[in-house]
Amino acid sequence: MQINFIPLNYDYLDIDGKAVARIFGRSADGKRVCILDSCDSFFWVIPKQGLSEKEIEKLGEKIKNVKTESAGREVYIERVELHKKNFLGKQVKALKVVASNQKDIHVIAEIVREFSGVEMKREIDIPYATRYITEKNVLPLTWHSVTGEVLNNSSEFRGIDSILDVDLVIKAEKISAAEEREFNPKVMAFDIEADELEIGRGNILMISMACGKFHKVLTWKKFSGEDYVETCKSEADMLEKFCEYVKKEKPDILTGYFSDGFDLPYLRARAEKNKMKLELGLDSSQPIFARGRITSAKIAGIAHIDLFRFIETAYSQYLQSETLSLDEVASELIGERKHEFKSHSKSEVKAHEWKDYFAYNLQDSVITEKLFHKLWPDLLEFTRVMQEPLFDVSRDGFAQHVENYIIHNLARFNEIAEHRPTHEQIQQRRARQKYEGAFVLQPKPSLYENLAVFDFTSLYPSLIVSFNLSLSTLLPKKEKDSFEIKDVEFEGKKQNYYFSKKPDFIPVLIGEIIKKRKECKKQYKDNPTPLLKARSNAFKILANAAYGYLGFFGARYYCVEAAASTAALGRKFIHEMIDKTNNAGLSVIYADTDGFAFLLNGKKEQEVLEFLKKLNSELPGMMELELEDFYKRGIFVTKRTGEFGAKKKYALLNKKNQMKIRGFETVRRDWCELAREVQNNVLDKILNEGNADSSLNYARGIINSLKKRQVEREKLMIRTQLKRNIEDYITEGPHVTVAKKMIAKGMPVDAGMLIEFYISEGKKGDLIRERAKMPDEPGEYDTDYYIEHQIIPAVENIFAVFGIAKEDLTEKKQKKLHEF
DNA sequence: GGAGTTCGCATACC
DNA sequence: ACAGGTATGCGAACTCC
Repeated sequence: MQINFIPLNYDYLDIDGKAVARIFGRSADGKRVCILDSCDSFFWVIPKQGLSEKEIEKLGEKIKNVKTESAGREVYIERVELHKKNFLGKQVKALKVVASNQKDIHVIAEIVREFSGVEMKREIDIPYATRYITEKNVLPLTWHSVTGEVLNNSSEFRGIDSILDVDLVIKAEKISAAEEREFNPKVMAFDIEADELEIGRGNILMISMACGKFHKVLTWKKFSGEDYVETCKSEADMLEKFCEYVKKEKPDILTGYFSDGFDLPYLRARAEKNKMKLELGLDSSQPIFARGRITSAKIAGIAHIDLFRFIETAYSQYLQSETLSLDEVASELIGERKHEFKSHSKSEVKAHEWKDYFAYNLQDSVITEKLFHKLWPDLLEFTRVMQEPLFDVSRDGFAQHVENYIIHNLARFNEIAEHRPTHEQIQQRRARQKYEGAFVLQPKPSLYENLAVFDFTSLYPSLIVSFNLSLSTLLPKKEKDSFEIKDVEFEGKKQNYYFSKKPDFIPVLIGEIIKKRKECKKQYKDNPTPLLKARSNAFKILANAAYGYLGFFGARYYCVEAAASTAALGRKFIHEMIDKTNNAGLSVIYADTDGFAFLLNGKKEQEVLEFLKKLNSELPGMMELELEDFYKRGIFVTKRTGEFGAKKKYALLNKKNQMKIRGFETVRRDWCELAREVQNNVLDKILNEGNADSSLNYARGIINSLKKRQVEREKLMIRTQLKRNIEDYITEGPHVTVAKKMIAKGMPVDAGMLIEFYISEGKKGDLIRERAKMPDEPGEYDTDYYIEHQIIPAVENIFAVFGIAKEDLTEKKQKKLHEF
């Protein structure tokens, strides 16, 4: 039989001592399919340098004869092959050791390690799914043609095909790439409501599901009146029905929002309490909770995607939302909000409130499903680019993405993968001193007119490519015809580092990533599809994270020397651009890392563009400078302490009258709304009007209305994130005190929460934290605190640019303008 | 016990 | 612990007299 098939989920089973890969997915005609296949389980042994071919062959023989037992299985070596491979810039002879079983690779490697003549073992830490994908080229979310035998209760696989809830189980004979076509997965979103937030402590009151037209809320509370609500006999019955509906709807993907951390653990806990099983897997298995920094819930055959995890890592940097709550994120991305539901207590929901509660619960699933479809192009393209299973890609961080991309492309370079750092290596790396990073030019505080900003496109990645910076190209000492990176500040002294000019895999791969991104952007211009945008975005993230990866303690290809050299070259190039710009009669007023702002000094925009062309013609390799924008006005202020200009704090106004505000309190979520609003309006007026006249009156008006308590309390709430557990704080700031109060009141408080509070009046000498109150706590806000600690700090430095002092803001009598 | 300084912490920029 | 370093500025905690 031959079918076209798209892989979604990968796992493997141990059948009669052999690993069998299970690839779940859809066929082109919409059937749910499981492909059974296998690939070699192996690792590499790199013999000691200087061993003759004969001695290596002898070592191979010795390895071939390894036999032992593990977990009741016979462990043996299937075969040993000698290959010519590359490893970190060197050609090596390596032994490919094919093991009887994936699970025994570690056991065998431990034995082999002791053999004389063994220099190192590698790739024992490649997961089976990764190995299968690279070996067989069966790429996730990419269409394939599969030829094989349809299994029907086959004894060969101990009948596993008969227990799988799929339309077809195929034992693969041949799998090859097929023509690309559209794929729209069937997605079910779900959400639970419980009467206690602590996992497992309370009851699950209801479970909602949304899957296309299928909308359902399950509950065991007696209720009638809404078609979509189904009343179950008990909590246990509800859990069972949930599994049944998942089975009936046959989704490819089950999605939730924070479902790794809340919904699925809660479901598991309640299932345990009710002494029943949560049989969601296509083999009727329960979700498996993989322990990592954050636990991930995996369901056999169905891709469980926690959208919160994906948004947190891959998407949050592009969002305006100040929290990553479902409500805020959905509102920004799909323009829909959650329903409101506020009950005094979830354990005492009043009779007339249930209807709203069910509607609220359903809406959460409905918007989660919509959010999923909005993010699907990114999930799809990220998966295709990184080549890891969707489940993993949706949870991986930047470093993992980079590493996955590298590992899935090593075969082209005939390269053996470096191992993950050991615990000791990680500790050492973490303990190292910081190296010197980017250059930031201190601006002179002032209001400027007619500016432009130039930026390097992908500065760091293009430096890594242009100067071949990586672990495998780093030279122990100077060689002729190598790249010399001078004066790299690291460990307290200036050092020189040398990198080979022979291109090797990491810089080559990063070069490809930059090129591919450019191609995507170009294609997108002609044909703006969400998929092209998402693909371009995947390459952008890879390029941006590549530099951070070099200096990341958990990286296989960790290389501080390369990271520090990248930053040093970045400094060199931005300095060169600044000098050339100043020498051309333009005045650079500010710079940060890879871009700088300068005054036109009467020059025409056309002249500036020509100057840009000239700069570009003088840049080496793939380095490129571009115009970010022209600006009518820009303001730079002093630091709160001292006379010097503050870095990373400025506001610009372009020709379309759009403001670009960086670093100011306006863009910081830990300042109250009033302070942010006032500062934003002051900046707006100043940039548009070119002077501070009207904004001064405006600011004074606000201070006066605050004095008269005409400002509603809501605008004075300060929000600060609780970044850790209460007991881990050394010093107790106001938000920690408020969090303690909340705990005392029995409110749910977790690390990661935004704590909201206001500052109330108090006795003289009271600490601020002693006056911090929860939003609904009775009290009067302290007008002095808000004037002196919120409003004035937000605008003082801006007015200082115009010679207006703090006293001029608070004086009761307004001065006439000419007095300034 | 008050003034000045350092430190811890949150958040931003690139 | 889960990409890097650079930077501001608050409020608490410390130092010093």
